[in-house]
Amino acid sequence: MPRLHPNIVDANRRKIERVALRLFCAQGFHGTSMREIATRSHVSLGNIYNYYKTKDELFTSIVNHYGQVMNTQRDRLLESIHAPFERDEILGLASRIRDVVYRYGDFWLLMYVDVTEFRNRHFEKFFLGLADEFRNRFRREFSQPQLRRGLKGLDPGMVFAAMWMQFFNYFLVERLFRGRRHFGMADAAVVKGLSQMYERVWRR
Amino acid sequence: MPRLHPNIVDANRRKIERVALRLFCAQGFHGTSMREIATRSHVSLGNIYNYYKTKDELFTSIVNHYGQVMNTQRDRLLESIHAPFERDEILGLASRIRDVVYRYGDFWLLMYVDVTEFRNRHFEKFFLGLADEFRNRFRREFSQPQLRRGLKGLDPGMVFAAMWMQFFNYFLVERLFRGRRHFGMADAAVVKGLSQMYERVWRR
DNA sequence: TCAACAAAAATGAACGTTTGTTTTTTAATA
DNA sequence: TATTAAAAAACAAACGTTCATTTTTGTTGA
Repeated sequence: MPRLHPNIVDANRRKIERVALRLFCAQGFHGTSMREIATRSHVSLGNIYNYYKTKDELFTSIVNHYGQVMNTQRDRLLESIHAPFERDEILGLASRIRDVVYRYGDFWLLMYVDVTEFRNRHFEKFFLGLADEFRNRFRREFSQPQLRRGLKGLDPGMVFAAMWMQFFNYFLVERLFRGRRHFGMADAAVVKGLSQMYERVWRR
Repeated sequence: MPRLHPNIVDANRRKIERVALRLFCAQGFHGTSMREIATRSHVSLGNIYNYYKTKDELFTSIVNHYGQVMNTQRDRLLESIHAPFERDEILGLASRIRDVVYRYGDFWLLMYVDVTEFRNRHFEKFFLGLADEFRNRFRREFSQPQLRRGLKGLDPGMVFAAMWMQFFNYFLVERLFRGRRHFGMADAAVVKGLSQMYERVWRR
C-alpha cells in the first residue's frame, strides 16, 4: 500500500505553511486566496485540501507550529540570563530580542492578523502570565539583597517585564511599522541608553 | 436643482465610516464586505458608491478622518504636560494615555489592519519623527539643569519617548490583546510602579 | 527482474456563493 | 419637471471547497 513517507508529508506541510505565513502577513487572512497559496507553493489547489481540511485549519496549524518555535526561543533567551539587571546582560537581552523580532518578524505580524481578523482567538494565550513566569524563573535573582535595597520597594518582576516589553515593542515598531528611528536615534544608541536607564533604576 | 445639504452629506459619511471602522477592526479589510457595511449602516449598497468611489477610498477616508482626531488628541495631551518628569505628571500622562487607548481603541486596531493588509501604507507617517517632536516641544523642560544633572548624560528625549511608548504599549496590550493583567498586577499598581521607576531614573 | 496491480496523492475543472463595482430603476425634492 | 439621491438589480470575477480524473508509487506474483 503506497503511502507518502512521513518526512515527505512534513516537508510538504512546511512548504505550504511557509508560503501561507508570508502571504497571510502581507495581505491578511481574508486577503489571501487558497489559489495564491497553491500557486506560490507549487502545490495544486486540490492537493492542499489533502493536508488541511479548511483554510482556517491551515491558519491554526501555522500558529501552533510557529508558536512552539517562539516558545522555544523565549525559553532559550531567558535561560541565557543570569543577572537580569546588570547592564551587560540588559544589553544582551536587547540584542537577543532584536534578533528574535527580525528573524521571526512574520510571526508577530501573524499576531496582528489574529487580532484584527479573529479577535485574537489563537494568540490570547501568549500574553497570559508572562510577568509571573519572569517572577518564577528569576525568583532567586529578584530577591538578592543588593537589588532589593536599590529598588526601594519597586517590584523587580514589574521592572523586568517593563524592560522586556520595552525592547520588544521598540524593535517591533522599527521592524513592522517601518518607524525608522522612531526614537530619533540609531538602534545602538537606543539600546545603550535604555540599558543605562534600567540599570540606574536600582544602581547609582 | 436639488442637492443634499453639506451637513447631511457629512452626517451620512460619518454614519457609513463609523460602521465600516467597527467592521474593519473586527474582521479586517478583506474580511468585511461592502454589503455588510451597507446593511449595518442602513445605506443601500449602491448608494455607498455615491459617497466613495471604491472600498479602498472608504478605508483611506476613515484613516484620514480619525488620524486628524488622534493628532488633536495627542496635541492636547502634550499641551497638558509642563513638567514631563515629575511623578504626578507621569501619573497624569499614564491616565490620559489610558483614556485615549480605551476610547479610541478601534483606531489603533485599524493601524494593525493597515500593517497586515496594506503594508502600513496609510499609517507609516504616524511614527515618523515622534521623538523629535517631543524634543522640540519640551526643549525648555528638557534643558533644566536639575534634570540634566540627574539624568547624567541620558538623553531626556529618549527617556520621555520610552515612557510614552511604554504606557501606550501597556494599555494597547491590555485592551487589544486581552492580555488581562499581563504584568501580573492591576493597572493602577503598574501605573504607580512605572511612574516611580521613571522618576527614579533622574531623581533620588 | 519486471510488468501488473491497487491504493494513495496530485491535479485541475466544476460548483455554488460571494465579492466589488456598474447599471438601471425608483423616489425625493427645489 | 429637472436633477439628484437612494435603492435595487445585474455583472463579471474571484472565492472556498468538492469531485472526477490522472499520475505516482510501493507491493506482488510470475
